[in-house]
Amino acid sequence: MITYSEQTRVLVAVDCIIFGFDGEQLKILLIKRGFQPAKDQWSLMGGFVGADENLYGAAERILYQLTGLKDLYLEQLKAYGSPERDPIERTISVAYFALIDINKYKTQISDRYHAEWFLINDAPSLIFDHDIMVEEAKKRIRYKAALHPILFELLPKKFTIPQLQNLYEQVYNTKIDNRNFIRKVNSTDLLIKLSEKDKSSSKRGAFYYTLDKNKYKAKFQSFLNFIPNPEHLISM
Amino acid sequence: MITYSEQTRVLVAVDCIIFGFDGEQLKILLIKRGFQPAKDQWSLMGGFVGADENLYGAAERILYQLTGLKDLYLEQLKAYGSPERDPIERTISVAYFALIDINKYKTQISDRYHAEWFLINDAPSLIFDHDIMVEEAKKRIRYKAALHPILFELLPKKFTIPQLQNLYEQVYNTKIDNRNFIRKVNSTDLLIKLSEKDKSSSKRGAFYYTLDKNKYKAKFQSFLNFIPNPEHLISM
DNA sequence: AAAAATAAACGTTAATTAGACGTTTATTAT
DNA sequence: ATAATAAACGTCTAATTAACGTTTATTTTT
Repeated sequence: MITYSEQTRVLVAVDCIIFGFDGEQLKILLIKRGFQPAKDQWSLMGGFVGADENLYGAAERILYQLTGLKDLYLEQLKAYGSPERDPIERTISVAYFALIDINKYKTQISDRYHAEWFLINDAPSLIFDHDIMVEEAKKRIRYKAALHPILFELLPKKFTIPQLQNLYEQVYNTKIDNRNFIRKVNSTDLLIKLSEKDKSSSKRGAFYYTLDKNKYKAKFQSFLNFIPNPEHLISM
Repeated sequence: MITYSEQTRVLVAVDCIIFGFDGEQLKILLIKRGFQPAKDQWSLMGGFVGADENLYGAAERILYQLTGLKDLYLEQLKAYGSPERDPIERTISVAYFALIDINKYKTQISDRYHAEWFLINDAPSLIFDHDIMVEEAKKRIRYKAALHPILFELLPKKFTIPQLQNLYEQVYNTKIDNRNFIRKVNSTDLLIKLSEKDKSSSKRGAFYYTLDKNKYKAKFQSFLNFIPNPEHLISM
């Protein structure tokens, strides 16, 4: 019988970088740890991979435990495995990032985790290498969103073009020309215009739109261009 | 003292998808396993992560053990963690892909590994989930090479534009218009023209070029466009 | 020694796209 | 009524792209 008897086994965890948008601000969901190690410090939501779980499944479970939500946009970012990253015991962490519409999120699913949304530019510093994970996740999202329509995953069912533009402006930390932006968005043909208007943020009101799910899926891999010169904006 | 006593530990390995180019053909380096499990079958080169190694370091070591080469282009692809992926015992594998100039490679560094280069489209099927890793690595390279000059990592110090074009044609499995290709390559300003010509593949001969390392590093993150409509070619 | 063959390298053009910027419109507040 | 304002639509120029044509350097053939 063959075994790998010589080898050391290590812990494997999944950590989730959870981005959310409430229609106005881009945020990240962090937990104040009610447990050891690093009790009372802020960290990403995470957990060990169960014996019968694959990595994606573990990420889904962890996300569900915190948010009560399923079928979220969830993508593997990277595996982190520096030997000293967890001071208690060597742990490999596979980081996933998730994009969610904050309105779908109901607060305080479990009181094992005290979770809080933070503005993306005003979050506390985190344990272990979690700050690095967040930075790399931000870069990944900026990179990917420059080419593919992932940011729609952050928006509610119906949303306005100014809201969408605001989201892009926050992700890239830049001002976008609204006349060109509207034109580009419309030219993708991904949106369906509704008759209803959102009057909350202007006198004239802005029409609501909804994502055409089929076209979204079909065109997801195509290269978009909502952001001029994205390469200059990705790594900031 | 805090411990993670409840948790199961698992094996963590690194597997390398090694792409090479000999000036004419795009290849992948595989090993015929001289050891258990799956002895005598083809697989990617891999190994367990050592107690004091980080993941990237383990990948470098594994690559060095097989090829004798250091400082190669090496990038994490993804972590694979399906519970049944290794039938002997649960093992998380972190896959890395490497790009190397085959001319640098000296055969048979160690006889623990019988390694062989295979044409990218004519490789044997591999153990475990290694075929999936190779497919995903190919996609990743097609995606990345459409935007960034990574394919230069596969070329020798001096190379001709027809060679470069041939490499792109193999990666994307498509014919490229040579007049547009030359112009695009020149417009990047990444290459330095040498006075010497390669006469081996045409009567007229093609000038050798060499990569301007500084410009390469500086412009690596910019978006290139050597390939028209890459999105149609990435996932084939 | 001239002619043919051929890949390499350079050039042209038309269509499309991108980005800068101007104008109109619907609505509310004054 | 008028002013104010964000939303939405429009225009123009420059840059980029891709399709396609031409010349050139060299070797092989005659």
